[in-house]
Amino acid sequence: MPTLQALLDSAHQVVGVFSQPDRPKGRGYKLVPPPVKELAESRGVPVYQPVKMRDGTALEILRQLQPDVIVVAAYGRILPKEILELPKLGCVNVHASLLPRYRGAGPVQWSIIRGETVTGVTTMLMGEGLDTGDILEQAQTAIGPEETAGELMDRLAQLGAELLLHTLTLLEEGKAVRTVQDERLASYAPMLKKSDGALDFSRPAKELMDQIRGVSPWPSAYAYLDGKMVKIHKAVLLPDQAGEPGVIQAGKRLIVGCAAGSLELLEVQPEGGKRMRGEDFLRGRKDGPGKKFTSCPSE
RNA sequence: CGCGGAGUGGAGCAGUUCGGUAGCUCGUCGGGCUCAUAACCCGAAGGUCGUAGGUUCAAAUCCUGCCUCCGCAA
Repeated sequence: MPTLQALLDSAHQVVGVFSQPDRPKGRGYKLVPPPVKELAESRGVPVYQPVKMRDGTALEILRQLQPDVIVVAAYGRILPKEILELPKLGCVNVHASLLPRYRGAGPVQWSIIRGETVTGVTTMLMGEGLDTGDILEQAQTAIGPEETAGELMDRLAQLGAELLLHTLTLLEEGKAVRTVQDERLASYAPMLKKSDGALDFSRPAKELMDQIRGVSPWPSAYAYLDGKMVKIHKAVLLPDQAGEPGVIQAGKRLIVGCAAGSLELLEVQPEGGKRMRGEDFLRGRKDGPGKKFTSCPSE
């Protein structure tokens, strides 16, 4: 989104936008157009939403558009070789990690889950593999100790958009420098699954904290209490407070023991309910303290 | 018509099965205790029980429509 916004606001001419097809979303399967489509249309840029990239129609459209360069950001599709070779300046991709680390669809989330303190964005020329192309430029940024994947993603999108404009300028002027990725440093960050949000309180508090931040706002961290799911949106680390793993400690605040230290759950969401503060969650449940959070509903 | 949960003073909940005086833990306000306090004690205010109908002597509770919020799934 910010990438497209930045391109539209820049001196570059956007001749066409490709987007994922409208998808059924939310309760009741309503068909919702991607936000990118709406933005592009509001600026009068033609939007194409091919179901398949390989059946030739996409290639035909691109031939007619004759782009100097193709920019890909968070598209989630593999482009066939013919398309990659079509524009004279190549296909540029913006990726939200410091490549070659964290290749794949979930770089921001996994950077946080793994406890990284620094990340960044990379612009690259797209090659055949997944995020394996030659690096053009990179920009770094620190990850805040409380920052969630959603927040970091917003920042990196902004950063990536700025970097992209700079990279495009270099390409136009022929000053771009290509750097081959060092395969020995490569790592892979797949898209998160629902189950990546499951909390195991027998693990160290610090790691759980990183996990909670990394899976926020999607798929969101969760655990089970009395067989019902409770989402954990926000927590704070209490490194010096010991407690039995998963057990709610006595007191007004919602504090749960972990392997090393404890976590205070600040913002939770019971099944069928709204988000609420941890204290409020406890208030309506007099028998709360002493109960145990588990990682599956039947324990 | 994809499946399911939930709407009760300002917050979180109980009460609904089996209709019969609106309850709990907090918060707020007032007073007290204390060197002092987010601690403790006493007291008070604050609710069309989401909404519109229906059944009934009597509905938060049973029946029907509607609104709103949320989870799953995608």
